[in-house]
Amino acid sequence: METFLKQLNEAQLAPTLQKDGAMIVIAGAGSGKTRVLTYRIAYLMHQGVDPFNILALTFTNKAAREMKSRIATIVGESEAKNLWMGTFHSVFARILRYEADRLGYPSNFTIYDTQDSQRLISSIIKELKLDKDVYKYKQIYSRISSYKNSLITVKAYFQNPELIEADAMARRPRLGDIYKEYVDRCFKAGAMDFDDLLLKTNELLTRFPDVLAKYQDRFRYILVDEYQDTNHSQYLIVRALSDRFQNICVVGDDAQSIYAFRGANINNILNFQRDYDDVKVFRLEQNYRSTKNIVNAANSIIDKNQTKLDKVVWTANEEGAKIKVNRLMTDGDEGRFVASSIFENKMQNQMHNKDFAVLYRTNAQSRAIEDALRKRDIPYRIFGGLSFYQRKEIKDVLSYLRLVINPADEEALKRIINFPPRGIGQTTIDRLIVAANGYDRSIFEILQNLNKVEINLNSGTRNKLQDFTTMIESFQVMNKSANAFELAEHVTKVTGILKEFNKDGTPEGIARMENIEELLNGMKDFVEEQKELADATGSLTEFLEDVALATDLDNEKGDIDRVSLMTIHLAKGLEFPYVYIVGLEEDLFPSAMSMNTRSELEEERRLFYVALTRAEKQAYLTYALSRYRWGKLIDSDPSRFIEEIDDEYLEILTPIEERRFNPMLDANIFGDVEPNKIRYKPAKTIRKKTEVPKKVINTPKNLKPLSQTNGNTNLFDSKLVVGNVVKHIRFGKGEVLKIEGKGADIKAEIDFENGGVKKLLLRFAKLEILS
DNA sequence: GCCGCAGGCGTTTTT
DNA sequence: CGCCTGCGGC
Repeated sequence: METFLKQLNEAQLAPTLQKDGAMIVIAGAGSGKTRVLTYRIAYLMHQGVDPFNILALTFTNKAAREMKSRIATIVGESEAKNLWMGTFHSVFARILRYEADRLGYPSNFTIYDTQDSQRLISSIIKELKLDKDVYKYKQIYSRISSYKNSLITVKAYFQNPELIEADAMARRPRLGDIYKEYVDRCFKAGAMDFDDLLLKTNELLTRFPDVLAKYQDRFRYILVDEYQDTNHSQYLIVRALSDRFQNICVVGDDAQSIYAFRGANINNILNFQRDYDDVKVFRLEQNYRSTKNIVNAANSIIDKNQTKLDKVVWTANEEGAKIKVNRLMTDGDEGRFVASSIFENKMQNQMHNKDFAVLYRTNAQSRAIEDALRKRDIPYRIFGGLSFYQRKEIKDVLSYLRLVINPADEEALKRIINFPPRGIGQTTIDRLIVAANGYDRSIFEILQNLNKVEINLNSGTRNKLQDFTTMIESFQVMNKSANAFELAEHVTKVTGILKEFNKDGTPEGIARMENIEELLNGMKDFVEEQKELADATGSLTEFLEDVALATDLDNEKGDIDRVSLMTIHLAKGLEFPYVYIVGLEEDLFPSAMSMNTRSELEEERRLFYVALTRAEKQAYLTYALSRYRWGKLIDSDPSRFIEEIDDEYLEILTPIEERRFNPMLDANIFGDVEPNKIRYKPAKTIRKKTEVPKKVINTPKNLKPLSQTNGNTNLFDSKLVVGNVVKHIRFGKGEVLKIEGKGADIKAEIDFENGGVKKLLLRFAKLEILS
């Protein structure tokens, strides 16, 4: 143990050795907080604390696994395996299964994912005959979700006139009714959504003092990672559980709070000292991850935020290279730039693919990057987006399995009762739902008692329903003796799912078959692993739970040498030598949806901070002047975040290669200018349009508009004539070119009318020449 | 009840 | 652009 502790610096050692009481570790990016958590747990055990009494809540299950295995190397495998570690959702799902009967739930309850929940809400809106344009299911879902995260139950909702009023004002007076029906239907289906896993845990701990006492006694030492991202529901759970022993250690960084949209409350970390007596505060401010340049640049960004804790992150690392900023014409160019840059860095610096990450604000941005990487044969891996388990064919197979475990599972049943097609249509399903609601039973119970209930169905339909019911029942019988893999394999054959995807022979169908095979392989591995675990119970249930709560990161096979593509949110906690942050454009990053209030914008800024601090050696920032969105080319301005970094940390580049037109290089008609000496600077006047008065002038002699490019209103081609030289150049709208030194100073914007160039506006583009 | 097609709408971010 | 929904012909 002692030798391990030597790996910690003084600041890290203090919280590690603090055994009892409430403590908060405010840990800057890259300051080794995972290391502190790991060693602190190991140290607790070394001091004689039983691992059964330690609960550690992490942000991903992968983080929990990694920490656990590191602890195992210190204290030994057999000890470490008794630790309770995992995400809030997975730890409390497990507890809820033990205690389910208290809440009237079956212990094998289903976990509805977002899609299941949204489909159910959508169906309820239809059943209540509400206008789907007013009651948009996604909005209703997020509303209900935020109620649950604030512990506003249906009952609490109806007792709160302000909430009812607010929804009525928003022209959605029936929201409470939808909420109530949704909750009832989930309960009847034996299903919990993601938010329920926290809400019901709270209910469990509040309603049953003996249960609370049991878990308080059990979890004598509680550690929470990424505390800045806990929501109110999670906060209350932690408070309740830690109330007796008050041995609570939370670790977090307010500067990295990026989950307000799902209810994370930054005040949880800002107010921690008020919540417990005699709180010890520790700060980890030395960054071990990044170069001075990156750390300082990141600091200069976060300085712009008003809401923050007092903390100065610094590093003893080398100065490092400046952050490279590059402007591209289109998102396609951006992808090509990233791909060539990765290629060159690999060559020049002997790096591996896995040393690179491309980070973006929205999942949709991955496509352009993927295309470029594929063309260059650079292997990559995408995290997030549509995960494997959310794919249609996978969810179909899983739905059969869910139904076997929990026949009340309404969403699973509706998904597969007629897939593959077996002649059971929407009308029949609607009638079944009506009957189920009428008898207050699940749909499957109605199916099992078709002849005893009043329902209008012809004999042909009855037979089809009977066949379906018998088939599911036969799976249930098989489940008693077969393992998860054997059952799943049987199901895919008997139901005809495999055939269904095989029959058309399209590449798409084949891909889906392969996905199902991959799922089966995964289940086989799972079964094998389960055999080795002593405490493994009903394996199919556990498999389905893993699947429901798995994040993409959890499934990472670490040894594969690939470039990582992911959203910035997913990148939290990770680090890479080279990081490309792409799409730095106004309305994209910061997102157009997040610029209404200062606090929203500050969260975007923290997100940018998170992105930049992922980089160890080198960061790249890129943006495109126009980008495909919804199938249309939309023009964009550089993100304000680029300007917010102090200039001294930046190196402004020209595009490297694969360009079609490069105004900066093409503008080198003034002669004698080395391309790499031409610098681009985003001008602040771009957004502050009032600063520069708009003045219409005649087309300057030396800048003659040529033509508009294929209906693309964001780029235009021009002929630039200087002296005897004629050059074709392509401008982006609103572009500012700065070539320093003497020479022409041209500011121009082209105004299009009826597909042609009407006039030049003296304002936007600026050409200067480097001396 | 099934299938194909037109049209509409949407993108923050995730457990 | 791509997914989902709704509608109409079979």
